[in-house]
Amino acid sequence: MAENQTRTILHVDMDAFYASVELLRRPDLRGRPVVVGGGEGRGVVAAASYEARRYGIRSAMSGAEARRRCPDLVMIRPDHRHYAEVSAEIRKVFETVTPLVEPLALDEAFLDVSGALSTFGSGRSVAEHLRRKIAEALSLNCSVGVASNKFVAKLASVDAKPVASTDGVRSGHGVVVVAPGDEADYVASMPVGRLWGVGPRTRERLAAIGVDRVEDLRRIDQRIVSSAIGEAAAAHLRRLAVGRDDRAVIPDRDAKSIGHEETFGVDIADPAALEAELVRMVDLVAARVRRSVAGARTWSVKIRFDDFTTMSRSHTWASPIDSTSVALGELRPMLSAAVSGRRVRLLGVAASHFGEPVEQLDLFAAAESSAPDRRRAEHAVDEIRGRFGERSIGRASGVRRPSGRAGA
DNA sequence: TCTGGGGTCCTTGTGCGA
DNA sequence: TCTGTCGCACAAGGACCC
Repeated sequence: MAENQTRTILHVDMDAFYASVELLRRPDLRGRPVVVGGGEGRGVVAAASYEARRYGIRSAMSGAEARRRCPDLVMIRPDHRHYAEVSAEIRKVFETVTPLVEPLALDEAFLDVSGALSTFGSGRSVAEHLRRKIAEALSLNCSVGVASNKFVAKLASVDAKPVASTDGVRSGHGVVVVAPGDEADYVASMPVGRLWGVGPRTRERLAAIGVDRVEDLRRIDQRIVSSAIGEAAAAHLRRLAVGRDDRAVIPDRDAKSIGHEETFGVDIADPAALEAELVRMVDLVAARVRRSVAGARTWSVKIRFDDFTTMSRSHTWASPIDSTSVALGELRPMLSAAVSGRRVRLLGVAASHFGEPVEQLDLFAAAESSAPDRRRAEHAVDEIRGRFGERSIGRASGVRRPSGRAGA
């Protein structure tokens, strides 16, 4: 297909995915307000069924607030492994239509179906076919946006969704198509908050310069927008404001970072306890790095204090590393210097800038074992975890008394 | 006892070598 | 030799997405 020819992009978004998957396992809960997550401690809602949304419950709302709004709410502990399995089944259905599938999350994906039009006739036909197939195979509903680019297809899928209000749940269109050439008109009257990349902060800054709707964004002097939100963001919004988006659908995009973070059920002030958590998390991330990307040059630690201020510290090696003890050698002193006695609410570890590790000189572990010995030991631990589960084995220094972590 | 977790991308400031 | 500047990499923080 020629470079400038119009493409047909689908954005498929599963309706209340986690909650719907759980309702398949628990049909007795059908018709009741159900959320996934938010269950204990400091957890928030990961997904809400449409019945729960009638009470104004939304994802990212704290569990306590959700319970306040609906005392009869059923809260289910998330089971991401299961959702990933269902998501893989959905992807198989997508791939019966096109190999150009770019997953955005477990519950949504972009599909470039330009090559399938000769078989199906139109983007709408492809969308309706997929909705039918997913419903037949998995008993799940989805909403689909069809357009000439990703951004407009995504907006259209939102407009295709069911709507929940206190009066009840109104079923959605299922499929919304924006014809080529209609993109600019389609987005014109929308609030700027619907543009990709405009969150609460940017919306506030745009409101301060008199921009509330997309059409305002078109009219205003672009230098004013640039000074309010920065050059790159302004250029990005300028394109979106006329419904333009040149990004291609890219299947199997490589991950750029691997991380793990946890909010503790109770803030931690004890340095030894905090260090034990660091060891456990670095161990966990390093194992994932070894499994999926070989090594990472940059390792960072993220700390959120009890007053919700957040700090990060990182170190970049000249070549990628994959060893827990080498990473800990840098991150441990960084953490203790950064915390210096304050109460910590959340701790996170992330690795990025991936590549193949070279043999590492491990000064910190030198006293106990040589670098090749240590690497063999770490790979052996990975193997045991692969067979018996993540919690089957760990470092003695990563063990501390039960912490009562925040529920998801 | 309001505010998760896993990510990506951008901005700003700084240090360094050419 | 000194100074300015440019490009690049890195560090830290912030905003955003689902």
